[in-house]
Amino acid sequence: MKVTIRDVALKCGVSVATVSRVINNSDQVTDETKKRVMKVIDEFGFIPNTNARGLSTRSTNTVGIIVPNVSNPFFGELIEGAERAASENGYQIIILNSGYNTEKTLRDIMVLQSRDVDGIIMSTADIDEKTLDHLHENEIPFVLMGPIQYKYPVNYVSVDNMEGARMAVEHLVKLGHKKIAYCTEKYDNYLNQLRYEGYKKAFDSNGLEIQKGLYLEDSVTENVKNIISMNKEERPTAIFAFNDNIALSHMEALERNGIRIPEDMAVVGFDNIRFASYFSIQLTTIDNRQEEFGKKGFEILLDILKNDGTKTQQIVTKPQLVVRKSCGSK
Amino acid sequence: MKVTIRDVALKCGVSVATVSRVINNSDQVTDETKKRVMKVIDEFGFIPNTNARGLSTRSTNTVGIIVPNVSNPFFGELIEGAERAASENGYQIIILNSGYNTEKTLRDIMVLQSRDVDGIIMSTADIDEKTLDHLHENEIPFVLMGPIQYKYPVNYVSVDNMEGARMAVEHLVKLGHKKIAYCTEKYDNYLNQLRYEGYKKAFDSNGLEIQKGLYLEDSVTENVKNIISMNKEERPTAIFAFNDNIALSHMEALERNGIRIPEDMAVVGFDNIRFASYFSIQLTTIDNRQEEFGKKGFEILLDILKNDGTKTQQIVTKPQLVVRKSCGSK
DNA sequence: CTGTTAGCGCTTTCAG
DNA sequence: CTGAAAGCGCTAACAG
Repeated sequence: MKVTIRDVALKCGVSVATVSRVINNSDQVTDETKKRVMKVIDEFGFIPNTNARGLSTRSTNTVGIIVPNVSNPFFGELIEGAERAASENGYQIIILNSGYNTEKTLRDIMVLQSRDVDGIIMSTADIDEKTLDHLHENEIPFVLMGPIQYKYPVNYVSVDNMEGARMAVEHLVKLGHKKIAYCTEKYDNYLNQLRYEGYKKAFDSNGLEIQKGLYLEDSVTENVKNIISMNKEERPTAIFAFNDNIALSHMEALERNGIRIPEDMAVVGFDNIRFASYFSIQLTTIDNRQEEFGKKGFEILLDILKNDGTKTQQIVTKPQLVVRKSCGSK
Repeated sequence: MKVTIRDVALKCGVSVATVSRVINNSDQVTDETKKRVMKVIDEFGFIPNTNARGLSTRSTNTVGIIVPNVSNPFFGELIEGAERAASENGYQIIILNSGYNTEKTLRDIMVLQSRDVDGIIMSTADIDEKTLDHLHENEIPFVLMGPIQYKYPVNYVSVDNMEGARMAVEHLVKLGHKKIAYCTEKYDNYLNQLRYEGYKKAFDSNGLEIQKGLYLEDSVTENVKNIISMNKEERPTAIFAFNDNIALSHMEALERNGIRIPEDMAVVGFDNIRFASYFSIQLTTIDNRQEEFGKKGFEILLDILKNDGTKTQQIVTKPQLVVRKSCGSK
């Protein structure tokens, strides 16, 4: 049977209160009794029950983290960063997989609430107004990974997406490209909006016009079919992809159709996922360090928790262009 | 303030017991009162507290899952499978990242214990005798993902690693290779042992001798340096890698050194991670479906939980060879 | 069908 | 410095 605080109290001939004090490192216990209690705790292999503890303290030293897809390394890194930071601060994390489903996300939040988590870290990818409202109404401390628009200010950490996209496209322009496609996959969200803004900015600031028909938001297959069907005049010489995953699939499909990268088509992505640096891929991209963001996100949350954080924090980091071979430079 | 079962009881003019019955779907409540209570629950946005519930039922409907590295998609898939199966059965999972550290793994188990999880699913990669003993002594229901040797029988699900390795190497032999290196990275564990056995078996059954100096267990850089330094006589014409990750890094390092794949060197991996199928990689490998295993693992655990599972279950699936281009066949 | 009551394991006043 | 006792939110007999 499981050993409880009462068991060790009995064995030691002290009260449960005293045992509680020693496991909580209270200094109002004689070193002598402390030692005696510790010995029994060890001997019994006693592990204080976090749930019971949480019930009485209303704090579980646990934060929840919700991501759309754990098996996507992009989010894996986010989790890793958050987990490490949490662990270093004596916090544990509960990870939930929302599957890019806003309904599931809301349910996940409730699950987390029902477990008395102290706060929540979540990706912006699967969140909507309703969820935000719920968070707000229930006064749940949370921080978002990614940019967001909401009627109230919200804590978040994110790379400057617009600027990142601008830099990526600017890089292509500097290499002489004028017909640059924007490839995405039905991401009708704020993030896509921001990156598209950056894309446009690069054109504007270089006195260039965006050519018609180069905003491609179909499936990869469709997009590539589309590109191939264009004649030399229309066909883009470069692609800026919404993210690395999309860049990679386009590269794959293009090469299958005999279009060489970077000779026939320059490609730039966004995120700098690990595989982007793989030798036969060498994708030029914008760094978007999720691991660091996970860490930062937890730190903000911790700050809120400790200091009744009234002021919201919004951290936007400067993007970094990582030049590799897929854009043909160097 | 948070709303509790008492709040809704008061509001409804019923006892907490009745509310409890309603949220637990007991059929000993009039439809009428049930409806009335439900309405208030909704109105108040009442979410039953899982921890408190667990405290009194001694069951949290939660299972823990411990993997070495969440940001590795291999484990990500495992988690995904387990999470889905759990979720379908009304269970939640707590994911812990052990970082390939057996000490941390043991601590993680205690964390899970302190949270009253009903059982644990864990990867075999970061587990040792001491941990197994702890699990056993504390009578924690658990199932392992991967093969294991232990003094008592243990629940696990795994692909047949020996047979998988044998098939992989056999495939190379059939393609005419006689000098086949076994590349690994200081994995002095049971898993490596099994796969190495399979490697040997393939040689034996084909009446071939294993050449000396082809068991490479250094870093990738060292291994490749080693290979390059060999003269034509000694140099292997093919590599069987302990897993896909190792296969990929070797491929990368080899190509950097001007050795073409598969022309100059055939490569076969193990695991069939998602990226193995990527067009410019096309790694021949052994399928090792983690997602399915995660699901299966949860099901076994559930069976144990529901049926006081006295008999241990060991599921070993038949491996499948996935032929792509890296071995030069077809 | 419903209410009362005694815990689940732990923390936290309040006394002493 | 230590103990007794109330209570965290919920469930589960036991009565009625």
